[in-house]
Amino acid sequence: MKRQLDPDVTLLAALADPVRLTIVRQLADCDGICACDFTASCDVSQPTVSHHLKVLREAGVVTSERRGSQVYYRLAPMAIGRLSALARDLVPGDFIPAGDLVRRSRPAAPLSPEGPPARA
Amino acid sequence: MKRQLDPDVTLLAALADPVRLTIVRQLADCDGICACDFTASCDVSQPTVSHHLKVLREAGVVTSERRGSQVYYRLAPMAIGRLSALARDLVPGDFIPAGDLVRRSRPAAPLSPEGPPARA
DNA sequence: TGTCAATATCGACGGTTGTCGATACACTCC
DNA sequence: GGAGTGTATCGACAACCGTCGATATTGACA
Repeated sequence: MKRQLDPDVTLLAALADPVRLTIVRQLADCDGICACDFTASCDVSQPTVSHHLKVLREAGVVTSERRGSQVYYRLAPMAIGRLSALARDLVPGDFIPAGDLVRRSRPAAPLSPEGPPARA
Repeated sequence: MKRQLDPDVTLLAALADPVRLTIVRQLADCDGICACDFTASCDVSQPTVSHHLKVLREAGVVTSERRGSQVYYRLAPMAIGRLSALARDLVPGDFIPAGDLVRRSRPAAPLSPEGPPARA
């Protein structure tokens, strides 16, 4: 696979994994979840969860916040917004309604990825 | 990567490729495109285009129709609908408005994948 | 039937990804 | 400081994916 230049491809690829989609769905249901909880619910090892969280972070899908020795994750609203926009743009035969001329937003600007969680 | 049991993961994975997303976007702009046109616009070889079209077909993202010696592809509205539903379900802190109790549609039923294009 | 054009399949190859155990790092509490 | 807990990184490995050239298949047409 080549370098993902298209940020939408990066976004879709970040979501196109069972473990990561499980994580994202949990975050959609209950925002602000400790990393340790994913290890329990995803049935994979702790390094694997950490790896997937990193992929989601670098794709701009989640943000992280360190609280003491734990790290809490939440969804990045912009990422979900872009997914919605992508779905909207893929509706066949759509048209541009008056007063909404900013549709068809590709190419999209890259989401700002996060680095590793900052220390407290 | 494991077997993709979750149809949403299959859908996302089908879209998470630069060539395939290019194809899908072209189909969104102009429904009913001949396979040969993708070979020209995607800058990859004909077997590669055919491979990607097969992936999209098996994921239920596109449908195909043979016309003579050519095969025309179009978007499957259900796939785009499901992508929209997925995006909706991922909005954090959303709630279920009255009269719309069919939200949160996971687990989703698998999209019916297509076989190879039927002969005329 | 033979030829040509369009498309699908096959086989192979290199790069990427998901996974884990081991280990390092960060923070809290004693 | 030292022990304990939670998280990230490293190194390695197997499996998967995207790509292509070669070839098979399908349909149109003479």
